[in-house]
Amino acid sequence: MCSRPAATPPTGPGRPGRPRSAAADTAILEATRAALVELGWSKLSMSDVATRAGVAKTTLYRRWAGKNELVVDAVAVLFDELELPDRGSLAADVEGVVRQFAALLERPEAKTALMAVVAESTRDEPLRERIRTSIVERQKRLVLQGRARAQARGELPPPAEGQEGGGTADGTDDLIFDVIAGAVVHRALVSGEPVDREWARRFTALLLGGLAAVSPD
Amino acid sequence: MCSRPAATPPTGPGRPGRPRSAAADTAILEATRAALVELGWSKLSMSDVATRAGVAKTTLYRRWAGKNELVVDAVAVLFDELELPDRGSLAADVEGVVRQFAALLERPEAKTALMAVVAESTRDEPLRERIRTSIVERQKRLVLQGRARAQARGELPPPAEGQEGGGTADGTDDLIFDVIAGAVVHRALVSGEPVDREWARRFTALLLGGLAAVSPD
Amino acid sequence: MCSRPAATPPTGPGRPGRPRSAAADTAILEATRAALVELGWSKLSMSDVATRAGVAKTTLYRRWAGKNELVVDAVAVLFDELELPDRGSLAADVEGVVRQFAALLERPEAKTALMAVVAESTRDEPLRERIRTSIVERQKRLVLQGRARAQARGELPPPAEGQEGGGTADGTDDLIFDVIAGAVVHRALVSGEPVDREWARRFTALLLGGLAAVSPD
Amino acid sequence: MCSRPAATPPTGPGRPGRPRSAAADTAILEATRAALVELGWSKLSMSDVATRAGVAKTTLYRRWAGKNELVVDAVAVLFDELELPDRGSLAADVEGVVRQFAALLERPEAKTALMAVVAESTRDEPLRERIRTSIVERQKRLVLQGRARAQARGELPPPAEGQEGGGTADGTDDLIFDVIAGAVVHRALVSGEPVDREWARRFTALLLGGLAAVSPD
DNA sequence: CGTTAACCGAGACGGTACGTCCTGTCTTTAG
DNA sequence: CTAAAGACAGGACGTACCGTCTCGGTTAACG
Repeated sequence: MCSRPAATPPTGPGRPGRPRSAAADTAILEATRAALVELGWSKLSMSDVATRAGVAKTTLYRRWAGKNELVVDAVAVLFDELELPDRGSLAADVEGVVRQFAALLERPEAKTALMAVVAESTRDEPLRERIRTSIVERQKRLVLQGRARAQARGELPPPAEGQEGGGTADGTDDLIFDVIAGAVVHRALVSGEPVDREWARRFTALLLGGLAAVSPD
Repeated sequence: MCSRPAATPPTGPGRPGRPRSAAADTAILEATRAALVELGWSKLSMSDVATRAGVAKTTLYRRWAGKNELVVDAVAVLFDELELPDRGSLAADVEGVVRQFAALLERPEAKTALMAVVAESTRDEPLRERIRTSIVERQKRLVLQGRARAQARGELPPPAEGQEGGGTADGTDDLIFDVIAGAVVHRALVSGEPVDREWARRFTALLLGGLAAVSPD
Repeated sequence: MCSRPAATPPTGPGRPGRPRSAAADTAILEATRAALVELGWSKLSMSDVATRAGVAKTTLYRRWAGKNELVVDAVAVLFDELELPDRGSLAADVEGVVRQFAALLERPEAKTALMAVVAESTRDEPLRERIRTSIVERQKRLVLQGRARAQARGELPPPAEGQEGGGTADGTDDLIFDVIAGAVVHRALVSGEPVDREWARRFTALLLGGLAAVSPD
Repeated sequence: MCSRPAATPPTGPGRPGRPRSAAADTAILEATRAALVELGWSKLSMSDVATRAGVAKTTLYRRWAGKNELVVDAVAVLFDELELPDRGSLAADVEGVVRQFAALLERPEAKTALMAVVAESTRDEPLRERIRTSIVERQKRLVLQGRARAQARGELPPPAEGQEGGGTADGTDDLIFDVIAGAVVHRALVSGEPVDREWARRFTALLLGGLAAVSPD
């Protein structure tokens, strides 16, 4: 829920030595987002971020292993803003999450950073894990929350025995998540078309129509 | 269909001076793919590619503006292999295209390059255009081809008047394409889960089920 | 005669607060000499010395202003060992001091440090003064002592009136000191040739022969 | 006689690739001398020299392995100016060379650099060799030249059989060189006293007086 | 059959960023 | 007040690529 640099040292109190500056952390992450907006991922440099944040390069490298890790943390906080207000029906909730996610992808710092770090993560397992916990899980939460709400409303059948705790064993949540997130990202970043109200409506219709076909059996 | 470096000079046969070496082109593109496999996108360097291809750096820059353009051309040929064998039903065809696209994404040169160039393209319109014509349209072709085949089979209603030439005005083709490509990419590269037969079957069911709900109007 | 860090505070016993650790001083100076032997002047770092001595960097800077001052103190103690045993004649005494000084210059900590601090002192007057009192005067003492002994033996004319206290007003002591120290250092460090018995013998002959020519007037 | 960076590549004329810029060489060496005057040895940095010379750091490192080698070449040219005008007598010639060498040591770029590179050379054999050929031999030449001239005048006995070509087998030249150079350097840089006419006169008297004592046998 | 113009390899060039190291200061807890 | 620990701003290090340039030397089509 909170964005912590997740660096190695125990950070416990009573530890010897000068403690790390919390102000530096926030200054760095803000500077990173600002640099992403101005320069984009590939022209963002650690030196530049350090200068913007009024911080020494050492201070960056003490906390993050490199550009990838830093950027993941910098954009992760954007995903904390994602929420799922109850709009009264499953369809409205899906449309809401689609529009909300699309709005996030419109922000230039997210647009340039997200695909880039995912691309890097294809050759860097720890980075992939970091992305998963910092970003992907934050999104997926909305899907789970939406399903639970629809089940409470009676729009979807109640959870099977033994799965009250969360996930479904059959991977339908995963499938739905991949379809929603994938379609929105593809529309926004690859096709380069706007995710407007009309598209969201049609996409939601397709998804919910399909859901009826796939899940009952 | 064929991969042409698309550099500026007219390439006309009646041009004076020594013509460009065609062997160099293929050597460079092969070297680029090899370097992508070995090093991944971010550690691939023009110098390295030049060395691998036994070519001077000048020769690279005479043909491509930079790393992005070179890599797009290098991976674009992979998409020429995509085909849509007639498997007898719309469902089977969709499953086929899903599996085929997933297989492509398993190849390390594609995995590391695709998301990276898309990320770059968020701040580089000419690059986005190049990606669209070299890669995205090649994929989309399969969707159009599949729809036409299903319409021929009678699984889908025939095209409306005036749209025999290709696209539908309502954007359903685009929607379907974003859903298929997006979901597969997200499953493979973000969630990091395999696109196996079972997943393809369930995804196809969802898609075709939804299609019935969205298109009949 | 003894090596004191010569830092500012009065060191009085009735002073408040925790007194400085004397053990730290010696540990630091030993660590400095060890680092000089291993790494040489230019690769020696304050951080490294602190680590070797098991001491915090702060403790170093509390006592010495920087690398230069620390190294001067660290090698100064080596010059305390210089002595001038009475070998019975002026020539033998000169040979003795030449060999002894040469032996000192063979020690790796002295070899790498001496020229370096002198080089630094060309742009740092306080450092030059520190070198003079800590090192140069210690060497010069031997020259004065040798002259006095030779005068006592009658090998040299007795001191003129009014100069019993030490130096001669005409600067002959300075000249001799520059010639002896300069020649030995140049032979050892610049020419890179050994200061062996034969060279010492020939040098002494030259010096004493010249002394007869320059001083009698 | 001329100062060449003495870098590895053969510099042959029919060599492939763009040739090295001669202008860069001279700009770099001049910038190095200027930086030595302004900042002194220890605060001189490769980055700064590059900036002053309007040259990339790479260009420096292509030609010189590091600060030491660069500085040796930069100050070596100063020693090309050393000459031994015929002043009519051996004593006058010695005084001349002493004053000339002292004048060189007064120049701030030489003062700060000479001892420093010699200090570094105590742990770096190739550097010592470079200093020997670039600097020391240039000085020693004057001693040999002075001896030959004195022999021609009849002030010194003619060279023994078989040594017409240059050096004497007994090392007297070396001894004299170490005494002259060592004494002047020590006076100027360690004692910090001026090498004035009076000191030069007294030193010459000592040297020549001693020479009579050491060489006749 | 020689011009000629564009090609090719090689590699130096001015830059920028990298990630590491060290400096000298500051801030914490402990004695 | 000192000590150990360690974070801090700053800056140099030496390396790697970037994209451009300047060379000597091909290699075709044109005249």
